[in-house]
Amino acid sequence: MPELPEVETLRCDLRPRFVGHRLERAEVTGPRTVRRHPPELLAQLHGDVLAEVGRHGKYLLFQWASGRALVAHLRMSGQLLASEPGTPLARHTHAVLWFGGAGQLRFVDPRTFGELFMASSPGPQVAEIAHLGPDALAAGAGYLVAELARRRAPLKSVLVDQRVLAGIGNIYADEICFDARLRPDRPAAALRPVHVQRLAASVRRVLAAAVQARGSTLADGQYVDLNGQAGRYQGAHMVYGRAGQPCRRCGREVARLAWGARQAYACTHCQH
DNA sequence: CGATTATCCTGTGCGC
DNA sequence: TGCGCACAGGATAATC
Repeated sequence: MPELPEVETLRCDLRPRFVGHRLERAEVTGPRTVRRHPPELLAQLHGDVLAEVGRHGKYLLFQWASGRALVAHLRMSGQLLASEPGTPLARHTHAVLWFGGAGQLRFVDPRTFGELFMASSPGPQVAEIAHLGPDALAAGAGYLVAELARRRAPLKSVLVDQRVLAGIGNIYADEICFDARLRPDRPAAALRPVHVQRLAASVRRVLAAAVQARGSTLADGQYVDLNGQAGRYQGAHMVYGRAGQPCRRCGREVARLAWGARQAYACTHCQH
């Protein structure tokens, strides 16, 4: 469940550890993890130096000195862990990048929804993720007003649509709606511009606070940072996963709303 | 075109 | 104690 704050935390951990170091070997053992192309393609990176680690939404972009780009997405259960060579491989380790002088970067993913792939063309613009909307931390309020106005879907469904904003998932959509005091099941187009302004402020405020706290680690412990450490933002959750518990603002019970196959945690007293 | 649904997958936690 | 099952949900293809 890594969303923007968790992926950004990883990016900030990855840069000082691996940028400037040479990839000695890329070893792929999980056939599903590199599935967009033959896994052997990763051998193109042998001898390349990592130049920068970027991020767009929930995608991590490893940019190399040659201009090549390696893209990573953790989906639900993926982890990127820094390890010393020789330490035992965790169960469900599907790929290992060996860096000279910086140890290993390991991709661990029990449910194998996550993936690694080489961008089809060099440079920072990756065609495979060109369909994504602007990064949720970079989008302006004006853009949101225009996008929401033409969507009849419920607000939360639009927030988690990566073509609209890249980076928001289940947890932060609920937290953002609470912060903006808007019901997640409201049709997006029914929001007035003043509400969307408030929403845009909440997108930034919630995501920035979550980045500060190094992301959310739920009880399942699936998300951890590059060094295996948990985040702290779960302690600040106002509604996510808190159905039946008192709202931290008004004291009434947090509800679990449902529409179609979607659901959301919300306080129906604070959110309208 | 926009919105909704099924699919992928494994670990966990619940009820019986 | 153990078994079966619902659930977790990001992205994408298929369908309405």
